[in-house]
Amino acid sequence: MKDEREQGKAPIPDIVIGRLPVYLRTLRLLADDGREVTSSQELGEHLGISSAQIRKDLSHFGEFGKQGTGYNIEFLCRQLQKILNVDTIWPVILVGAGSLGTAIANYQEFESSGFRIVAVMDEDLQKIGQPIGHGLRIKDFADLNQLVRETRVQIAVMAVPAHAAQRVAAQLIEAGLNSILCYAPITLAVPPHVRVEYIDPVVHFQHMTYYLR
Amino acid sequence: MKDEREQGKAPIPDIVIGRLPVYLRTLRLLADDGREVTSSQELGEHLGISSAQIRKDLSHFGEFGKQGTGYNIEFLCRQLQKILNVDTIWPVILVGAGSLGTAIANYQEFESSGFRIVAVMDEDLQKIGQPIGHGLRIKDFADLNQLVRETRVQIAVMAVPAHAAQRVAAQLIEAGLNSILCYAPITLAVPPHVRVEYIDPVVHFQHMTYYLR
DNA sequence: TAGATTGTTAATCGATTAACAATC
DNA sequence: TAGATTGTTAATCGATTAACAATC
Repeated sequence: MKDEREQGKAPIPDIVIGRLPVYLRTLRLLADDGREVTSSQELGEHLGISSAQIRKDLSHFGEFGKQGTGYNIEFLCRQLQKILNVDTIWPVILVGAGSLGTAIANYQEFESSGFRIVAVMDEDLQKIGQPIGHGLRIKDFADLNQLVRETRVQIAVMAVPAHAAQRVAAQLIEAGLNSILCYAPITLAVPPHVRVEYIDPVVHFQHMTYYLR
Repeated sequence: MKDEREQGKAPIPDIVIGRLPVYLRTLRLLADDGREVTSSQELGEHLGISSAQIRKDLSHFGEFGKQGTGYNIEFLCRQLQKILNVDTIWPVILVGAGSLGTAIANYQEFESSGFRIVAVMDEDLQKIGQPIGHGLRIKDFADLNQLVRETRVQIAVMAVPAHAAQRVAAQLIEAGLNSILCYAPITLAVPPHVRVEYIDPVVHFQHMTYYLR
């Protein structure tokens, strides 16, 4: 079965979904190396997890391997891309054109991974109109609604200061977005239909220092 | 008991440790709002998790609340800072002075959270000597060993291209570092005594698109 | 005191792993 | 065929939650 959601079955655990992008990333590196097949054992060693977990995770979605030989890397990549819905390019808007926003706008990996930053927005009138990223110009965040209507974008990245983040998120959601990647160090209050993921380097640092002396 | 590790008890689950920085971040926002006490219920609502989980997590480390009233915010912040070892400032070195490295060097939140970027290093001779961040100049990554000896730094942030990441990590570990925050989209192979955390926006995006149509 | 909330226990729930028949 | 590796089952392991006595 390809997708249990369509059959009234138990949903696939979110923790499993969260590992698939890492599998995909690893498989693409192997493919870049010229490799054609791999095994759950090899993948597990690369990633520091058990081969059983990889096989179990994949088994939620179908049968992608061959007993005795393993997985065809190109094939499994394509399957994972389909499962994750990254076999098309998703438009993304970036809010915040400071130092971090500029770095995100310049980041090369999005396009090959299923994402394209179609607009960078900011509230600072000094910044509006300035070039940023690959052939973009910073737009006025006040024009958000129009942009969402034109591009049908569902995903935003927020690279704004913590004090502005909740307000910006509310405006994004009001405009119709449902997926937010938030770099501001704050937990956003959002309605249930909106998914937020967070990136906060301090959280990672503080996690690491627990184990340091 | 303050720290079960010192008593031969079962170690505290890593997943619990991972939540503490988020609790701390939230408490500090409440403190900034002028709030003096909070409850596990209020915290849980802020974070979208159960109050029972918060109480259970904290109970691994001691008793920090008062029945009937809840938690003194300032007190709990200080306790969490002690538990996470961020009641002092940790030196951090940043490797990679590209667009992302520059954004990280400029980031304001580190200092107030227990971290100070003491050096930014790169291999690009064009960049070495250029100013970056708050009063720093880009140093030659070839001088890594000397820098580690001088600063006794244990933590590095890697903002280097994926193709350089494994080699850079190996050099950092060889120089004596044991904690790495890796922004490159690759899983690093490291010895068991080294802890690596990863930040990859693509992984978050692809996780979100699974739920989109 | 009455109301609120903690810290903790035990039950529930869910995720990981070990093992192995199937089969390439 | 013999060796390797899958997909799956059942057991184990661990995390979360509900409930409540303790007590502020």
